[in-house]
Amino acid sequence: MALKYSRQRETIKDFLVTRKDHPTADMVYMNVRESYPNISLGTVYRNLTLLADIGEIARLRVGDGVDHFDADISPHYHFICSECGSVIDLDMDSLDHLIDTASDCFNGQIDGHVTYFYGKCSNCLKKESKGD
Amino acid sequence: MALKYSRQRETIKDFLVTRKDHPTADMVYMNVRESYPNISLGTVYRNLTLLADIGEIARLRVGDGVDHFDADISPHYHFICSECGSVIDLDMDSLDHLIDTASDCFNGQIDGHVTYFYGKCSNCLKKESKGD
DNA sequence: ATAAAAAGAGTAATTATTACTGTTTTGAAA
DNA sequence: TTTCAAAACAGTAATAATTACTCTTTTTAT
Repeated sequence: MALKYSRQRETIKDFLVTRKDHPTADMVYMNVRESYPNISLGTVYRNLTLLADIGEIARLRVGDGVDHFDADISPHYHFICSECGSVIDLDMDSLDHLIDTASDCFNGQIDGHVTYFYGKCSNCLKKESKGD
Repeated sequence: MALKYSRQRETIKDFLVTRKDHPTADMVYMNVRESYPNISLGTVYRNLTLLADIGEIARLRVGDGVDHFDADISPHYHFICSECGSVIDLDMDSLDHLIDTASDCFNGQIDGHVTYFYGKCSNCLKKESKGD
């Protein structure tokens, strides 16, 4: 099962790299289709899963029922706007010490943690203060 | 839209209260069906959503694609076993200071955070050390 | 008791995602 | 440079969790 090159996969990865908004599979599909008009949604899903499996991209499950994807695989946290659903990077230090804290009260093996923050993004706060 | 009593809802809540394993809608359905043989899955979903909306139970999205439900609404953290998928309570202090940390590097309003830990539960560790 | 609102049962529809099938592309070796 | 098996693709069908809809039953204020 050696990996073989595919233009579609390269295009998907290239697209993701340009984006900071953590697109869903469907958003990737709609955008990549502009350069590959008959790429299949299945191909998008397969390649996103493949890229995530080999660690070239990250799959984000932020609790909105849809998977988001991120070409930035450096450890970082995310904020999800409860209003508009946008997923925004947070530039804050890693909280790896949480694993130790959690390990102290658990008799299994803790390998990692997932944290995301929610609230209102600056855009939605702005809209709110204007009209409503 | 005043809330009216329903035996089905009471039964669902009562069942959840007895459980510490964070059942899914389907697990609730299968169990409640023993006392209400022709309760409908839709009724289970509707009531779980309703109870979560009024804050009587919590809906947990732990990233496995299925919603879990918890009658314990006190703030606490969860561990998810990567092996068997079980969701286990962690009795650790609340990490509310994380909100302040995150707020420092974000120009929107942060209302809360979701954190879960993953790894191997003691049961799966045990199995592993035996055979495999 | 009555009746409007709420809730239920049963079923259909939706949404995100995965699986399948037959065709095309890739790339290492002849 | 052809060859050919493995990998990837397009297109479509299937699955799984959840929500919506329709008509009937239950609840509860009057």
